[in-house]
Amino acid sequence: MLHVDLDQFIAAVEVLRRPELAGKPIIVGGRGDPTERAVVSTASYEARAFGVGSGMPLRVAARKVPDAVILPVDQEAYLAASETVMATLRAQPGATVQVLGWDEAFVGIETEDPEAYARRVQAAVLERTQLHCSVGIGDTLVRAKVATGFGKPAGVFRLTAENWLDVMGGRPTKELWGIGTKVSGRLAKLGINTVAELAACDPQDLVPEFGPKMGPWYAQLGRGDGSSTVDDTPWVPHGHSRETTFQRNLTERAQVDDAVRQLAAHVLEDVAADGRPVVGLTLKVRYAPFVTKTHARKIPETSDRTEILARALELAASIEAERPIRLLGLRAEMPMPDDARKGHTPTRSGW
DNA sequence: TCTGGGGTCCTAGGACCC
DNA sequence: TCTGGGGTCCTAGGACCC
Repeated sequence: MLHVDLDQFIAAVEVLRRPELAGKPIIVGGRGDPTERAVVSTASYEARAFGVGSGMPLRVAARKVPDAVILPVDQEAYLAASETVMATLRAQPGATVQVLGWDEAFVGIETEDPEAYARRVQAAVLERTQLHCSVGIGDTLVRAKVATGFGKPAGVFRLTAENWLDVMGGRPTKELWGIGTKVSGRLAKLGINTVAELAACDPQDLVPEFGPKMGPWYAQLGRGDGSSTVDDTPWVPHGHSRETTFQRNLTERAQVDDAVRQLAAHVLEDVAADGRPVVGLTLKVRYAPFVTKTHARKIPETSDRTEILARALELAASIEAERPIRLLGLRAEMPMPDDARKGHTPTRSGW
């Protein structure tokens, strides 16, 4: 299968409507104001050369790149561009498309010459959208996904059981999709630092540290093994959430209740659009300087706005009033069919 | 340097039941 | 007086991804 990933997607969409920005260091984040609390969504390659990356505080990024063009996030524009890209992928002969995000998808195909097919996909996307993408070819989803990184920008790369260890074996485990800083650190304590070491370990040896599912799962990841099925069943969200970071911390109970009412209003809009009832609520609180706590409640199934708001305010009552708060989030959970959460293996982002 | 906003899934531990 | 063994459900929290 193929994994298709648009190159510097958000920055590229911005350049399309403002061609004079081509070749400049572009940083997209927050409301485009580097004096506000916000982080970088995407930086163009020119800005990345200064050491700017997504997730970095906007203030820091602006300091690193004095000449940067800093733009606000415009989700609607990216979603529209994304939909055109995905429609183009679905129009390819024999393609099964599994969308992973705004700017990436798996494409399942049967072909004798995947490189040629990948080049045709790139040409089709470029023609329809003027956007460049990189393509990974793999015999599993994991290998295809990892391969794309070696194809950037605008290239094609193939990873299979054949060359997986040659290419990935010597690299740190953190470069695998699904292993981050924490897990790579815990693996290192077990003497596992590279992908080859992870691939060679006995999956059962990881169970005491990571549990019965994640332990064997990480071992499999090291080998690049796993599913090779591209699943195009439409995605059904488990819930809807909204969160806000306050430019100034909240310190009064009344401010907190107000903020929860506003969040609830947004979430209720999402819920109304979704059409399903609500069966649970989660309130997320980030206290200053940086401690996050969550409060979750199952609630009797309801679509009644007043009822949901009342439950949200009940949850808000459990917030520690004396600590300054910098972020609040509210999430509504929807009922899921039973088979959606019974006995399946880890499927982050639908692997 | 000081950390967004939207998601997914797994695990631990307590409550409760037989 | 001390306390099994199995199960389910719920809440909180951790980790990861785009």
